[in-house]
Amino acid sequence: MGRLPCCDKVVKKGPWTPEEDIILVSYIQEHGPGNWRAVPTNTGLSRCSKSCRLRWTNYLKPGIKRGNFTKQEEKMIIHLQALLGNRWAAIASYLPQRTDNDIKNYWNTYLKKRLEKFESRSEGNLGHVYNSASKPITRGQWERRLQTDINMAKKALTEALSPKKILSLHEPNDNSISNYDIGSIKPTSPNSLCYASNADNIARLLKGWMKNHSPNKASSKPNSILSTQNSFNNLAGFDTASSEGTPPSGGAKGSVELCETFESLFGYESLDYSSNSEFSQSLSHEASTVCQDESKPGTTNSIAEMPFSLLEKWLLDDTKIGADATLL
DNA sequence: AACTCTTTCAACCGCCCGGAA
DNA sequence: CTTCCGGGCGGTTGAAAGAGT
Repeated sequence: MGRLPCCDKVVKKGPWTPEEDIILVSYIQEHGPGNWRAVPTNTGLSRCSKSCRLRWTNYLKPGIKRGNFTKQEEKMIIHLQALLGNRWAAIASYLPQRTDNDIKNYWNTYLKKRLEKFESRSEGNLGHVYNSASKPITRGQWERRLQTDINMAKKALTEALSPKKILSLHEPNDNSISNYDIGSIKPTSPNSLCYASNADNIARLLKGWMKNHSPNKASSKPNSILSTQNSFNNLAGFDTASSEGTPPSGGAKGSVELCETFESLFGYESLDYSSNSEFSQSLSHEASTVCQDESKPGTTNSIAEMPFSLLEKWLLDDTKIGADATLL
């Protein structure tokens, strides 16, 4: 049985124009996201509902940060990818300002290649720890690992719930891109000027669009556009610019050698999730979701509250765990 | 300046899942 | 219980821009 197309009418494909963006944003401002099926009909956009949703979630939604991944974000992506595999949505949930698509692109275009280079250089001795790029962790592996490490997770839960730990997790930090030095690595993309938010994105689009459009044309959607102008201001309330923190040095104590090698590759120090408030805030929520989803009924979701230093250690002990898993 | 190769990333495609009917 | 539908996800594509010659 073939699946019906998500939209019955002929839909436009390809890049979104500023006009379309404005219409979509304006509509969502008014009605809120959701009921995507109705969006093309109600807005008159010749786009399929999926396309509208995607455009909103990946580009127009407030608070989205684009380009210029920070050191901290990069570390998180690498670790989470190793932990979760190519589950970009889950990974993105740890980086609230990033979309799964953005992370996926960043991984595929840059991090993966970098890791592959690293692997080939290390000839499988160290590189295999992070080789999930070529061999993503399967769901079964993930579950086995979860069970294998359940005791550690329980212990970690206790630790994580201690007030002292929680306080330390929420300490602000300074993470400027200027500190970002991954050897010869260039910024994510030549044209990925760090868009602070979607408001900026749209503002840029608008700027160019206004140049090329007469007022008459612009006024063909008077209400939408006027209200959108105001909407942008509201949307711009999300000030996401340069708010990331630089991780203080420190990080995991275990697997020092591995970390050092890895760090030398990426030019930064071992991951210290305790310094990342965003991460720590989202960790309990999302990790519990992930773990509830992924773990078998008998397992606990204690990992949800696990301090990431432990997860990291666990991750870095992959060799051992991998060997354990094969025995199961 | 012109051409080719490489890289980036926005967007599409198809599958899957959960909820409603 | 089954079917349908909307939404979400991950893999992939291809246009555009940059880099190299």
